[in-house]
Amino acid sequence: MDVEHETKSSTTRSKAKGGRTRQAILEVAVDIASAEGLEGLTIGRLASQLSMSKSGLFAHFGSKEDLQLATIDAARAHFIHHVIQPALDNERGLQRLWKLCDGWLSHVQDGECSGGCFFAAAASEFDSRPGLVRDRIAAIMLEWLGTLQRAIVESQEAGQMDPAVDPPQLAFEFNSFELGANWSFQLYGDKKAFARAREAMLERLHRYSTRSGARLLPSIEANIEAKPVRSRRK
Amino acid sequence: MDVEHETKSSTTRSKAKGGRTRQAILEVAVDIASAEGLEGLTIGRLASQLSMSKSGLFAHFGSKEDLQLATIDAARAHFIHHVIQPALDNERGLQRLWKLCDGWLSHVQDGECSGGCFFAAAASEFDSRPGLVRDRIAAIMLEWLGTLQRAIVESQEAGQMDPAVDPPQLAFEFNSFELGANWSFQLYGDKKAFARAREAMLERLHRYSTRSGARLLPSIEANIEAKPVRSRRK
DNA sequence: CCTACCGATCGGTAGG
DNA sequence: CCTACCGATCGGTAGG
Repeated sequence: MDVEHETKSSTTRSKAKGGRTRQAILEVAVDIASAEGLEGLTIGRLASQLSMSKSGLFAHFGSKEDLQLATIDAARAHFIHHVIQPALDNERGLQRLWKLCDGWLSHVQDGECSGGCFFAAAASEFDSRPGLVRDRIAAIMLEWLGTLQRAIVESQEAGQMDPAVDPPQLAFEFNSFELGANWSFQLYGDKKAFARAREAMLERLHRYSTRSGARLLPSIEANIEAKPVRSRRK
Repeated sequence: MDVEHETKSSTTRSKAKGGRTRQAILEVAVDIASAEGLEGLTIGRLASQLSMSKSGLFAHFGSKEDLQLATIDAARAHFIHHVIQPALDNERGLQRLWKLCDGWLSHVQDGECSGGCFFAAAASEFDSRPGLVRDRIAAIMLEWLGTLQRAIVESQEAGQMDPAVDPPQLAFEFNSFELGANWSFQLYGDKKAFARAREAMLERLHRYSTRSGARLLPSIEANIEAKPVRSRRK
Protein backbone atom coordinates (compact mmCIF):
# COMPACT_ATOMS: atom_id res chain seq x y z
CA MET A 1 0.00 0.00 0.00
CA ASP A 2 1.78 3.09 -1.27
CA VAL A 3 0.74 5.93 0.97
CA GLU A 4 2.38 8.52 -1.28
CA HIS A 5 -0.18 7.89 -4.02
CA GLU A 6 -3.30 7.45 -1.97
CA THR A 7 -6.34 9.52 -2.93
CA LYS A 8 -7.84 9.85 0.54
CA SER A 9 -8.86 13.14 2.11
CA SER A 10 -6.11 15.31 3.50
CA THR A 11 -7.30 14.51 7.01
CA THR A 12 -6.89 10.85 6.37
CA ARG A 13 -3.62 11.42 4.63
CA SER A 14 -2.24 13.45 7.49
CA LYS A 15 -3.42 10.78 9.89
CA ALA A 16 -1.64 8.21 7.78
CA LYS A 17 1.49 10.34 7.77
CA GLY A 18 1.25 10.72 11.55
CA GLY A 19 0.92 6.97 11.74
CA ARG A 20 4.00 6.41 9.66
CA THR A 21 5.99 8.87 11.73
CA ARG A 22 4.77 7.15 14.86
CA GLN A 23 5.79 3.82 13.43
CA ALA A 24 9.25 5.11 12.60
CA ILE A 25 9.59 6.52 16.10
CA LEU A 26 8.59 3.23 17.68
CA GLU A 27 11.07 1.25 15.63
CA VAL A 28 13.90 3.33 17.04
CA ALA A 29 12.28 3.27 20.47
CA VAL A 30 12.31 -0.54 20.56
CA ASP A 31 15.99 -0.52 19.65
CA ILE A 32 16.91 1.98 22.35
CA ALA A 33 14.76 0.28 24.97
CA SER A 34 16.25 -3.14 24.16
CA ALA A 35 19.73 -1.81 24.80
CA GLU A 36 19.14 0.76 27.54
CA GLY A 37 15.91 -0.30 29.16
CA LEU A 38 12.52 1.36 29.15
CA GLU A 39 13.65 4.08 31.56
CA GLY A 40 16.83 4.65 29.57
CA LEU A 41 14.54 5.34 26.65
CA THR A 42 14.41 9.10 27.28
CA ILE A 43 12.46 11.48 25.14
CA GLY A 44 15.51 13.64 24.53
CA ARG A 45 17.65 10.77 23.32
CA LEU A 46 14.91 9.39 21.14
CA ALA A 47 14.31 12.83 19.60
CA SER A 48 17.97 13.47 18.83
CA GLN A 49 18.37 10.04 17.25
CA LEU A 50 15.42 10.88 14.99
CA SER A 51 16.57 14.47 14.38
CA MET A 52 13.35 15.76 15.80
CA SER A 53 12.65 18.22 18.55
CA LYS A 54 11.68 16.78 21.89
CA SER A 55 8.29 18.43 21.88
CA GLY A 56 7.63 17.44 18.28
CA LEU A 57 8.19 13.84 19.16
CA PHE A 58 6.36 14.12 22.42
CA ALA A 59 3.23 15.32 20.60
CA HIS A 60 2.77 11.75 19.36
CA PHE A 61 2.44 10.47 22.90
CA GLY A 62 0.68 11.97 25.86
CA SER A 63 3.30 11.02 28.41
CA LYS A 64 6.42 9.00 28.91
CA GLU A 65 4.28 6.14 30.15
CA ASP A 66 2.29 6.19 26.91
CA LEU A 67 5.53 6.09 24.96
CA GLN A 68 6.68 3.10 26.99
CA LEU A 69 3.39 1.28 26.47
CA ALA A 70 3.48 1.96 22.72
CA THR A 71 7.07 0.72 22.58
CA ILE A 72 6.11 -2.46 24.41
CA ASP A 73 3.30 -3.16 21.97
CA ALA A 74 5.63 -2.55 19.04
CA ALA A 75 8.07 -5.07 20.50
CA ARG A 76 5.22 -7.52 20.97
CA ALA A 77 4.21 -7.19 17.33
CA HIS A 78 7.82 -7.80 16.33
CA PHE A 79 8.04 -10.89 18.50
CA ILE A 80 4.77 -12.30 17.17
CA HIS A 81 5.91 -11.77 13.61
CA HIS A 82 9.36 -13.31 14.08
CA VAL A 83 8.73 -16.11 16.58
CA ILE A 84 5.06 -16.97 17.02
CA GLN A 85 3.85 -16.84 13.42
CA PRO A 86 6.63 -19.01 11.94
CA ALA A 87 5.94 -21.59 14.65
CA LEU A 88 2.22 -21.61 13.87
CA ASP A 89 3.09 -22.61 10.32
CA ASN A 90 4.14 -25.97 11.75
CA GLU A 91 1.72 -28.74 12.58
CA ARG A 92 0.25 -28.85 16.04
CA GLY A 93 2.28 -31.06 18.35
CA LEU A 94 5.95 -31.58 18.99
CA GLN A 95 7.01 -29.83 15.81
CA ARG A 96 5.22 -26.62 16.69
CA LEU A 97 6.34 -26.81 20.31
CA TRP A 98 9.92 -27.18 19.23
CA LYS A 99 9.66 -24.34 16.74
CA LEU A 100 8.40 -22.04 19.49
CA CYS A 101 11.36 -22.86 21.73
CA ASP A 102 13.90 -22.87 18.96
CA GLY A 103 12.54 -19.66 17.47
CA TRP A 104 12.79 -17.85 20.79
CA LEU A 105 16.43 -18.87 21.13
CA SER A 106 17.29 -18.01 17.53
CA HIS A 107 15.61 -14.64 17.90
CA VAL A 108 17.95 -13.76 20.74
CA GLN A 109 20.97 -15.54 19.27
CA ASP A 110 20.76 -13.68 15.98
CA GLY A 111 20.62 -10.41 17.87
CA GLU A 112 17.34 -9.48 16.28
CA CYS A 113 16.46 -7.60 19.42
CA SER A 114 19.76 -5.94 20.15
CA GLY A 115 19.69 -5.94 23.92
CA GLY A 116 18.71 -9.54 24.31
CA CYS A 117 15.12 -10.44 24.78
CA PHE A 118 13.25 -7.16 25.10
CA PHE A 119 10.70 -8.64 27.48
CA ALA A 120 13.12 -10.47 29.74
CA ALA A 121 14.96 -7.18 30.20
CA ALA A 122 11.78 -5.13 30.63
CA ALA A 123 10.34 -7.61 33.12
CA SER A 124 13.37 -7.41 35.34
CA GLU A 125 13.45 -3.62 35.05
CA PHE A 126 9.81 -3.12 36.02
CA ASP A 127 9.08 -6.07 38.28
CA SER A 128 9.24 -3.83 41.35
CA ARG A 129 7.56 -0.76 39.82
CA PRO A 130 3.79 -1.14 39.96
CA GLY A 131 1.83 0.51 37.17
CA LEU A 132 0.46 0.09 33.68
CA VAL A 133 3.88 -0.64 32.17
CA ARG A 134 4.60 -3.48 34.52
CA ASP A 135 1.10 -4.89 34.06
CA ARG A 136 1.42 -4.85 30.29
CA ILE A 137 4.81 -6.59 30.36
CA ALA A 138 3.48 -9.22 32.75
CA ALA A 139 0.42 -9.82 30.55
CA ILE A 140 2.52 -10.26 27.41
CA MET A 141 4.92 -12.71 29.06
CA LEU A 142 1.90 -14.62 30.32
CA GLU A 143 0.65 -14.81 26.73
CA TRP A 144 3.98 -16.39 25.83
CA LEU A 145 3.82 -18.88 28.67
CA GLY A 146 0.26 -19.71 27.62
CA THR A 147 1.36 -20.27 24.04
CA LEU A 148 4.07 -22.65 25.21
CA GLN A 149 1.67 -24.48 27.47
CA ARG A 150 -0.94 -24.78 24.73
CA ALA A 151 1.65 -26.31 22.42
CA ILE A 152 2.45 -28.86 25.12
CA VAL A 153 -1.22 -29.75 25.60
CA GLU A 154 -1.64 -30.05 21.83
CA SER A 155 1.32 -32.43 21.74
CA GLN A 156 -0.45 -34.59 24.28
CA GLU A 157 -3.75 -34.40 22.40
CA ALA A 158 -1.94 -35.44 19.22
CA GLY A 159 -0.69 -38.50 21.06
CA GLN A 160 2.91 -37.40 20.72
CA MET A 161 3.63 -36.65 24.36
CA ASP A 162 3.05 -38.61 27.54
CA PRO A 163 -0.30 -37.40 28.96
CA ALA A 164 1.16 -37.66 32.49
CA VAL A 165 3.37 -34.66 31.84
CA ASP A 166 2.22 -31.58 33.74
CA PRO A 167 1.98 -28.80 31.13
CA PRO A 168 2.55 -25.82 33.46
CA GLN A 169 5.61 -27.54 34.90
CA LEU A 170 7.12 -28.25 31.50
CA ALA A 171 6.31 -24.72 30.29
CA PHE A 172 8.08 -23.36 33.37
CA GLU A 173 11.14 -25.47 32.61
CA PHE A 174 11.31 -24.49 28.95
CA ASN A 175 10.83 -20.84 29.79
CA SER A 176 13.60 -21.14 32.39
CA PHE A 177 16.03 -22.52 29.83
CA GLU A 178 15.26 -19.59 27.57
CA LEU A 179 15.86 -17.11 30.37
CA GLY A 180 19.05 -18.96 31.31
CA ALA A 181 20.40 -18.89 27.77
CA ASN A 182 19.54 -15.21 27.40
CA TRP A 183 21.24 -14.44 30.72
CA SER A 184 24.40 -16.30 29.78
CA PHE A 185 24.55 -14.73 26.33
CA GLN A 186 23.94 -11.18 27.50
CA LEU A 187 26.39 -11.33 30.36
CA TYR A 188 29.17 -13.45 28.86
CA GLY A 189 28.47 -13.42 25.14
CA ASP A 190 28.32 -17.17 25.58
CA LYS A 191 26.82 -18.69 22.43
CA LYS A 192 27.22 -22.19 23.87
CA ALA A 193 24.34 -21.34 26.18
CA PHE A 194 21.89 -21.68 23.28
CA ALA A 195 23.16 -25.18 22.59
CA ARG A 196 22.79 -25.99 26.29
CA ALA A 197 19.21 -24.75 26.32
CA ARG A 198 18.37 -26.75 23.18
CA GLU A 199 20.06 -29.80 24.67
CA ALA A 200 17.99 -29.49 27.83
CA MET A 201 14.75 -29.06 25.88
CA LEU A 202 15.42 -31.90 23.45
CA GLU A 203 16.32 -34.19 26.29
CA ARG A 204 12.90 -33.56 27.74
CA LEU A 205 11.11 -33.99 24.43
CA HIS A 206 12.85 -37.35 24.04
CA ARG A 207 11.98 -38.50 27.50
CA TYR A 208 8.34 -37.43 27.34
CA SER A 209 7.53 -38.35 23.75
CA THR A 210 5.33 -41.32 22.92
CA ARG A 211 6.35 -43.82 20.27
CA SER A 212 4.39 -41.81 17.74
CA GLY A 213 5.99 -38.55 18.87
CA ALA A 214 9.48 -40.02 18.84
CA ARG A 215 9.24 -40.51 15.09
CA LEU A 216 9.17 -36.71 14.68
CA LEU A 217 12.31 -36.01 16.67
CA PRO A 218 14.97 -36.99 14.10
CA SER A 219 13.63 -34.45 11.60
CA ILE A 220 13.57 -31.83 14.35
CA GLU A 221 17.15 -32.57 15.28
CA ALA A 222 18.28 -32.59 11.67
CA ASN A 223 17.54 -28.88 11.52
CA ILE A 224 20.03 -28.09 14.24
CA GLU A 225 23.50 -27.46 12.93
CA ALA A 226 25.57 -30.56 13.42
CA LYS A 227 26.47 -30.31 17.07
CA PRO A 228 26.69 -33.62 18.92
CA VAL A 229 23.75 -32.48 20.96
CA ARG A 230 22.17 -35.77 21.97
CA SER A 231 25.29 -37.85 22.07
CA ARG A 232 26.25 -38.03 25.70
CA ARG A 233 28.12 -41.18 26.52
CA LYS A 234 25.96 -43.77 28.23
CA MET B 1 33.72 -5.71 69.78
CA ASP B 2 32.26 -2.57 71.30
CA VAL B 3 33.75 0.30 69.36
CA GLU B 4 32.46 2.88 71.83
CA HIS B 5 34.85 1.66 74.53
CA GLU B 6 37.85 0.89 72.47
CA THR B 7 41.16 2.36 73.62
CA LYS B 8 42.74 2.77 70.24
CA SER B 9 44.23 5.99 68.97
CA SER B 10 41.82 8.63 67.78
CA THR B 11 42.96 8.04 64.22
CA THR B 12 42.06 4.39 64.46
CA ARG B 13 38.81 5.21 66.23
CA SER B 14 37.79 7.66 63.57
CA LYS B 15 38.69 5.14 60.90
CA ALA B 16 36.58 2.58 62.70
CA LYS B 17 33.73 5.07 62.93
CA GLY B 18 34.04 5.84 59.25
CA GLY B 19 33.94 2.12 58.60
CA ARG B 20 30.78 1.70 60.59
CA THR B 21 29.14 4.60 58.81
CA ARG B 22 30.17 3.14 55.51
CA GLN B 23 28.74 -0.20 56.53
CA ALA B 24 25.45 1.40 57.50
CA ILE B 25 25.34 3.24 54.21
CA LEU B 26 25.95 0.06 52.24
CA GLU B 27 23.22 -1.84 54.05
CA VAL B 28 20.68 0.74 52.90
CA ALA B 29 22.34 0.89 49.48
CA VAL B 30 21.83 -2.85 48.93
CA ASP B 31 18.18 -2.50 49.87
CA ILE B 32 17.60 0.39 47.49
CA ALA B 33 19.55 -1.22 44.66
CA SER B 34 17.65 -4.50 45.08
CA ALA B 35 14.37 -2.69 44.61
CA GLU B 36 15.26 0.10 42.20
CA GLY B 37 18.38 -1.14 40.44
CA LEU B 38 21.95 0.08 40.64
CA GLU B 39 21.17 3.19 38.59
CA GLY B 40 18.06 3.88 40.63
CA LEU B 41 20.40 3.94 43.61
CA THR B 42 20.97 7.71 43.44
CA ILE B 43 23.17 9.55 45.84
CA GLY B 44 20.38 11.96 46.72
CA ARG B 45 17.91 9.25 47.59
CA LEU B 46 20.45 7.31 49.58
CA ALA B 47 21.42 10.45 51.51
CA SER B 48 17.87 11.41 52.38
CA GLN B 49 17.04 7.89 53.53
CA LEU B 50 20.05 8.10 55.87
CA SER B 51 19.32 11.70 56.92
CA MET B 52 22.70 12.76 55.63
CA SER B 53 23.72 15.44 53.21
CA LYS B 54 24.53 14.29 49.70
CA SER B 55 28.10 15.53 49.90
CA GLY B 56 28.59 14.04 53.35
CA LEU B 57 27.63 10.67 52.04
CA PHE B 58 29.52 11.13 48.82
CA ALA B 59 32.74 11.70 50.77
CA HIS B 60 32.77 7.98 51.58
CA PHE B 61 32.98 7.10 47.89
CA GLY B 62 34.93 8.72 45.13
CA SER B 63 32.24 8.40 42.49
CA LYS B 64 28.91 6.84 41.77
CA GLU B 65 30.70 3.91 40.19
CA ASP B 66 32.65 3.34 43.40
CA LEU B 67 29.40 3.39 45.34
CA GLN B 68 27.92 0.83 42.97
CA LEU B 69 30.96 -1.43 43.25
CA ALA B 70 30.92 -1.20 47.04
CA THR B 71 27.21 -2.01 47.06
CA ILE B 72 27.80 -5.04 44.85
CA ASP B 73 30.48 -6.35 47.18
CA ALA B 74 28.21 -5.83 50.18
CA ALA B 75 25.50 -7.83 48.43
CA ARG B 76 28.03 -10.55 47.65
CA ALA B 77 29.04 -10.77 51.31
CA HIS B 78 25.39 -11.06 52.26
CA PHE B 79 24.81 -13.82 49.72
CA ILE B 80 27.86 -15.77 50.85
CA HIS B 81 26.76 -15.53 54.45
CA HIS B 82 23.17 -16.57 53.85
CA VAL B 83 23.47 -19.10 51.03
CA ILE B 84 27.00 -20.35 50.45
CA GLN B 85 28.18 -20.79 54.03
CA PRO B 86 25.16 -22.77 55.25
CA ALA B 87 25.55 -25.07 52.26
CA LEU B 88 29.22 -25.64 52.99
CA ASP B 89 28.21 -26.95 56.41
CA ASN B 90 26.77 -29.95 54.59
CA GLU B 91 28.82 -32.89 53.42
CA ARG B 92 30.30 -32.76 49.94
CA GLY B 93 28.04 -34.41 47.41
CA LEU B 94 24.33 -34.38 46.74
CA GLN B 95 23.47 -32.94 50.12
CA ARG B 96 25.65 -29.88 49.61
CA LEU B 97 24.54 -29.50 45.99
CA TRP B 98 20.93 -29.56 47.05
CA LYS B 99 21.54 -27.08 49.86
CA LEU B 100 23.07 -24.64 47.41
CA CYS B 101 20.06 -24.81 45.11
CA ASP B 102 17.51 -24.85 47.88
CA GLY B 103 19.25 -22.03 49.73
CA TRP B 104 19.26 -19.81 46.66
CA LEU B 105 15.53 -20.32 46.22
CA SER B 106 14.76 -19.80 49.91
CA HIS B 107 16.85 -16.66 49.93
CA VAL B 108 14.64 -15.14 47.22
CA GLN B 109 11.42 -16.69 48.49
CA ASP B 110 11.83 -15.28 51.99
CA GLY B 111 12.40 -11.87 50.48
CA GLU B 112 15.76 -11.54 52.14
CA CYS B 113 16.89 -9.43 49.24
CA SER B 114 13.82 -7.30 48.76
CA GLY B 115 13.90 -6.86 45.02
CA GLY B 116 14.45 -10.49 44.20
CA CYS B 117 17.90 -11.75 43.58
CA PHE B 118 20.15 -8.70 43.65
CA PHE B 119 22.51 -10.18 41.10
CA ALA B 120 19.90 -11.42 38.66
CA ALA B 121 18.49 -7.89 38.60
CA ALA B 122 21.90 -6.23 38.40
CA ALA B 123 23.04 -8.54 35.62
CA SER B 124 20.08 -7.72 33.45
CA GLU B 125 20.45 -4.00 34.19
CA PHE B 126 24.14 -3.85 33.26
CA ASP B 127 24.53 -6.56 30.67
CA SER B 128 24.66 -3.97 27.90
CA ARG B 129 26.69 -1.32 29.77
CA PRO B 130 30.38 -2.15 29.57
CA GLY B 131 32.49 -1.11 32.52
CA LEU B 132 33.78 -2.10 35.91
CA VAL B 133 30.30 -2.57 37.35
CA ARG B 134 29.25 -5.02 34.68
CA ASP B 135 32.55 -6.89 34.95
CA ARG B 136 32.20 -7.26 38.70
CA ILE B 137 28.64 -8.56 38.44
CA ALA B 138 29.65 -11.01 35.74
CA ALA B 139 32.58 -12.25 37.83
CA ILE B 140 30.42 -12.80 40.90
CA MET B 141 27.77 -14.73 38.99
CA LEU B 142 30.52 -16.83 37.50
CA GLU B 143 31.71 -17.60 41.05
CA TRP B 144 28.20 -18.86 41.76
CA LEU B 145 28.08 -20.98 38.64
CA GLY B 146 31.50 -22.36 39.55
CA THR B 147 30.32 -23.21 43.04
CA LEU B 148 27.34 -25.09 41.62
CA GLN B 149 29.51 -26.91 39.14
CA ARG B 150 32.04 -27.87 41.80
CA ALA B 151 29.27 -29.33 43.94
CA ILE B 152 28.18 -31.41 40.95
CA VAL B 153 31.71 -32.68 40.35
CA GLU B 154 32.06 -33.49 44.04
CA SER B 155 28.82 -35.47 43.87
CA GLN B 156 30.32 -37.51 41.06
CA GLU B 157 33.61 -37.95 42.93
CA ALA B 158 31.67 -39.14 45.97
CA GLY B 159 30.06 -41.79 43.79
CA GLN B 160 26.62 -40.29 44.30
CA MET B 161 26.04 -39.03 40.77
CA ASP B 162 26.41 -40.66 37.37
CA PRO B 163 29.89 -39.71 36.06
CA ALA B 164 28.42 -39.38 32.56
CA VAL B 165 26.59 -36.21 33.59
CA ASP B 166 28.13 -33.08 32.06
CA PRO B 167 28.69 -30.69 35.00
CA PRO B 168 28.52 -27.40 33.04
CA GLN B 169 25.27 -28.55 31.42
CA LEU B 170 23.66 -29.48 34.73
CA ALA B 171 24.89 -26.25 36.35
CA PHE B 172 23.33 -24.32 33.46
CA GLU B 173 20.04 -26.09 33.99
CA PHE B 174 19.96 -25.57 37.74
CA ASN B 175 20.89 -21.91 37.34
CA SER B 176 18.12 -21.56 34.75
CA PHE B 177 15.52 -22.93 37.15
CA GLU B 178 16.63 -20.40 39.72
CA LEU B 179 16.37 -17.56 37.25
CA GLY B 180 12.98 -18.86 36.12
CA ALA B 181 11.62 -19.06 39.65
CA ASN B 182 12.94 -15.59 40.45
CA TRP B 183 11.36 -14.23 37.27
CA SER B 184 7.98 -15.76 38.00
CA PHE B 185 8.00 -14.63 41.61
CA GLN B 186 9.06 -11.07 40.88
CA LEU B 187 6.63 -10.55 38.02
CA TYR B 188 3.60 -12.48 39.28
CA GLY B 189 4.25 -13.00 42.98
CA ASP B 190 3.96 -16.67 42.09
CA LYS B 191 5.23 -18.72 45.02
CA LYS B 192 4.43 -21.95 43.18
CA ALA B 193 7.40 -21.18 40.96
CA PHE B 194 9.76 -22.16 43.78
CA ALA B 195 8.07 -25.53 44.05
CA ARG B 196 8.36 -25.94 40.29
CA ALA B 197 12.07 -25.15 40.39
CA ARG B 198 12.62 -27.61 43.24
CA GLU B 199 10.60 -30.23 41.42
CA ALA B 200 12.71 -29.79 38.30
CA MET B 201 15.96 -30.00 40.26
CA LEU B 202 14.94 -33.01 42.33
CA GLU B 203 13.76 -34.83 39.24
CA ARG B 204 17.27 -34.45 37.85
CA LEU B 205 18.95 -35.47 41.09
CA HIS B 206 16.82 -38.62 41.08
CA ARG B 207 17.57 -39.45 37.49
CA TYR B 208 21.30 -38.87 37.76
CA SER B 209 21.95 -40.29 41.21
CA THR B 210 23.76 -43.59 41.65
CA ARG B 211 22.41 -46.26 43.99
CA SER B 212 24.60 -44.81 46.72
CA GLY B 213 23.41 -41.27 46.02
CA ALA B 214 19.77 -42.29 45.89
CA ARG B 215 19.92 -43.26 49.56
CA LEU B 216 20.45 -39.58 50.43
CA LEU B 217 17.44 -38.26 48.56
CA PRO B 218 14.66 -39.19 51.02
CA SER B 219 16.27 -37.15 53.78
CA ILE B 220 16.68 -34.26 51.36
CA GLU B 221 13.04 -34.42 50.38
CA ALA B 222 11.89 -34.75 53.96
CA ASN B 223 13.04 -31.18 54.54
CA ILE B 224 10.68 -29.80 51.90
CA GLU B 225 7.26 -28.99 53.28
CA ALA B 226 4.90 -31.79 52.40
CA LYS B 227 4.08 -31.00 48.80
CA PRO B 228 3.50 -33.99 46.55
CA VAL B 229 6.61 -33.01 44.70
CA ARG B 230 7.72 -36.34 43.25
CA SER B 231 4.35 -37.96 42.90
CA ARG B 232 3.44 -37.48 39.27
CA ARG B 233 1.07 -40.07 37.93
CA LYS B 234 2.96 -42.45 35.79
C1' DC C 1 30.61 15.58 58.06
C1' DC C 2 28.20 20.42 56.37
C1' DT C 3 26.19 24.49 53.03
C1' DA C 4 26.09 26.17 48.73
C1' DC C 5 26.63 25.67 44.31
C1' DC C 6 27.69 23.85 39.15
C1' DG C 7 26.21 22.21 34.28
C1' DA C 8 23.52 18.60 32.27
C1' DT C 9 19.48 16.26 31.66
C1' DC C 10 15.01 14.70 32.94
C1' DG C 11 9.59 14.83 31.79
C1' DG C 12 6.53 18.09 30.54
C1' DT C 13 4.14 22.76 29.00
C1' DA C 14 2.98 27.27 26.53
C1' DG C 15 2.23 29.17 22.47
C1' DG C 16 2.49 29.16 17.81
C1' DC D 1 5.89 19.81 13.80
C1' DC D 2 8.84 24.06 16.05
C1' DT D 3 11.30 27.44 19.81
C1' DA D 4 11.54 28.57 24.28
C1' DC D 5 10.92 27.61 28.62
C1' DC D 6 9.63 25.29 33.54
C1' DG D 7 10.90 22.92 38.16
C1' DA D 8 13.13 18.79 39.69
C1' DT D 9 16.85 15.90 39.98
C1' DC D 10 21.10 13.99 38.50
C1' DG D 11 26.50 13.30 39.63
C1' DG D 12 29.90 16.01 41.26
C1' DT D 13 32.82 20.13 43.33
C1' DA D 14 34.46 24.15 46.30
C1' DG D 15 35.43 25.45 50.56
C1' DG D 16 35.11 24.86 55.14
